[in-house]
Amino acid sequence: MSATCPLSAVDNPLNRPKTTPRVTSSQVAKLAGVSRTTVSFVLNDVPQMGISEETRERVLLAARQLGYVPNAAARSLVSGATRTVALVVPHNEHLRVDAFIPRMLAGVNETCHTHGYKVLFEPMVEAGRPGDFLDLVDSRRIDGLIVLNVPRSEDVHLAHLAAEGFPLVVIGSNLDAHAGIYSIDVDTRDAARAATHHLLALGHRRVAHIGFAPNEYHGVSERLFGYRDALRERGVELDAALVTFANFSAQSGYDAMRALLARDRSLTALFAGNDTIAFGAIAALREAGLRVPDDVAVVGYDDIPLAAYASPPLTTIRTSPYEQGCEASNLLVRLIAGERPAELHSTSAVPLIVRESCGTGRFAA
Amino acid sequence: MSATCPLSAVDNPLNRPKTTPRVTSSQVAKLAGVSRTTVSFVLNDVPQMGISEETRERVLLAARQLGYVPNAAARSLVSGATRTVALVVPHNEHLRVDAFIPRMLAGVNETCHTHGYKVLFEPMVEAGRPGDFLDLVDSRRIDGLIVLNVPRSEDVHLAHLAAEGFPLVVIGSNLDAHAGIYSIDVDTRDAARAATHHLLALGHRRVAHIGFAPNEYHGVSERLFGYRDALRERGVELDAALVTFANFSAQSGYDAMRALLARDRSLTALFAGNDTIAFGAIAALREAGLRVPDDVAVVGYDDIPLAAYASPPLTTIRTSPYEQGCEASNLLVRLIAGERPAELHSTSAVPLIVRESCGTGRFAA
DNA sequence: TTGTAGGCGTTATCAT
DNA sequence: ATGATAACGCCTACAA
Repeated sequence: MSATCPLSAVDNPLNRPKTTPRVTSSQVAKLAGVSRTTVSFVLNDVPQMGISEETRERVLLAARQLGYVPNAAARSLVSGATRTVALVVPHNEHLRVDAFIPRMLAGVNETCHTHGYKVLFEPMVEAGRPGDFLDLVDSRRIDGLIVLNVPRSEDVHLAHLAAEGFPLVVIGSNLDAHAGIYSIDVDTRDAARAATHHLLALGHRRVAHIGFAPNEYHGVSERLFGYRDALRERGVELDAALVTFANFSAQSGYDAMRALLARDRSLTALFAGNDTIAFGAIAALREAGLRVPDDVAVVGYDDIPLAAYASPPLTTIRTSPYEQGCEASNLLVRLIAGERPAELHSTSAVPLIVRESCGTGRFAA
Repeated sequence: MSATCPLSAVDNPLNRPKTTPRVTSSQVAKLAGVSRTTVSFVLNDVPQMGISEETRERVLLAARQLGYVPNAAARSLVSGATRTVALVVPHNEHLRVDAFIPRMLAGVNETCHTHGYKVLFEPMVEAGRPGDFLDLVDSRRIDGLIVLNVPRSEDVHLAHLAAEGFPLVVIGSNLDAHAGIYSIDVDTRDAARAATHHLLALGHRRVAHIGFAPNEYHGVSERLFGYRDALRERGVELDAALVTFANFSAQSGYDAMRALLARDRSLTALFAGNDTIAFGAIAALREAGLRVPDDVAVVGYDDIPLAAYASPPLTTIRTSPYEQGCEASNLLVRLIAGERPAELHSTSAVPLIVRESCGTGRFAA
């Protein structure tokens, strides 16, 4: 009631003041001179119920006059649906430092909203309790779930959900082991291979790689596999001193690059695990007196909106997270509607976008 | 039921298959051999109700065995609270192209979750209907609202909400006209003034400005005011040919810079409305054969995570959206709890972070 | 064509 | 200390 409220009261929902009363369907019924049933029928457009056009109009008018909006809780209590979905991501922090998740969220949000779904944005490890997001489904707060980059530890929970038939779409994880989980993915390994080959074809032999996160992440290990594939295919020996791991942010990319440089100044190219890290790495290179692309060629990953506007413009892999988010959402909406498409997994190829950060080749290695 | 479902069924919530049944409090009561009332008491830790320790244990055990989670809809139907808040932003697209909103969302999300609130991310103009987000409060889907960069057209709705006592916090808008709206803000005008002064002090006289959005945005006009303040204070005449407006993205900044250059090549400095636009502008400058900072000095706005890693590192205003999001959320949680702090408006100063994009001065204008 | 009544899963007010 | 019982607001057979 006042600023002197004890702070302990803040988180107790029972302490909240009675909110402004809202209009209920009974009031609409009364004003229109009909029963609640009739109100429900016309407002929900129930067909074949034989509501006279005149009654219809009267109800609609009454509802409009009163500014009636159905109570969502009541509605979902009886219908079992909430018209809400959740996008679960590994960690809230990623939203802050990298551009991948925001773009994916934008796609999910856009698509879900056009289908009438609200979206809840859920970090997976907020208070540290794993599987916490399951409460959302257990408490029936959501009709469906999109999960990005599942850590291995959550696999079993998701498999369980999917087995129950709960609408679930997973993005960017390899869950083949657990059949029955719908997934949207990108051929990461092949893209990483292409990125590395691009560097190799330009004449580079000392090609470094910075993982965008710890190697436990599926996307990180896949990139590493692709990197190795390319090296092997070109007969270039893998040098462990040339690979290291960062942690999403530009700062971590900067640090990783410095570590790499301290270890081995012979590198002439870098395949960065994501563009943000590439930015950090390029800053470290510049600081070390190395020019991009003249001294070191760099290819990134993701094609974030700023990649094309970097100095030099960044050659990178275009992962289109927005589109992935849209695709996942469209699939989710169908699952919620009860469809069960035959195709469980969708994997798309992602193109290499060549700009200027790799220069035109080095033939004097 | 199958992939052959007509697509028209997709968006009809009534078509959804019965979901997996969840356990209810009755089942817990039966297993524990008590009434639903008792279950409710122990699960909600209602004090002074005199539940024996033994009964308590039994109920808790039963609940755990059954994996009982209270139904959120039922709970909010009776309690009136949803433990959900919404963050409303002007347009979904902004999430995609600029780094400000994601960081703010991260702050809101972090803080709200620690207080037990889920957060709904709502674009304001999704399907084009203005004031759409009001349905969230009318249908009682949320307990509180944070609104970023309100367009003027929505002012009246928000004032109405606030007058009703609905928990509402506004960020980045000047709503003084409507007393009673809690707001978190930053001294944009003064920051813009400082940014421009920085350039002026370095000896620049032909200082351009690119608004980050159309001038209807509060933040855009405030920056423009600050820019003019500085010019006036230094006795530099405002040249309309040196100011233009972009639209959040780097691409729009690039386009704006090209337009500026086409109009007037005498400019030697740029104050960009946000960092993303600064990136685009710098790319355009480089493409035009102009070097930063040697030929043109640039100062940005926001201090996005990549600003420090740009080439050259960007001098900018640090707006700390994450922290703003946290602050707004903390305030909102208090409002939901019924507190009404005396302080309606909070305005903080935002510092200029000097890096290398302005060089060390130009004394031969 | 419209009204009655029961139920969705909780919480909360009573008695006991 | 516990258990009926009545809301909460809506949907939907079924009856009229």
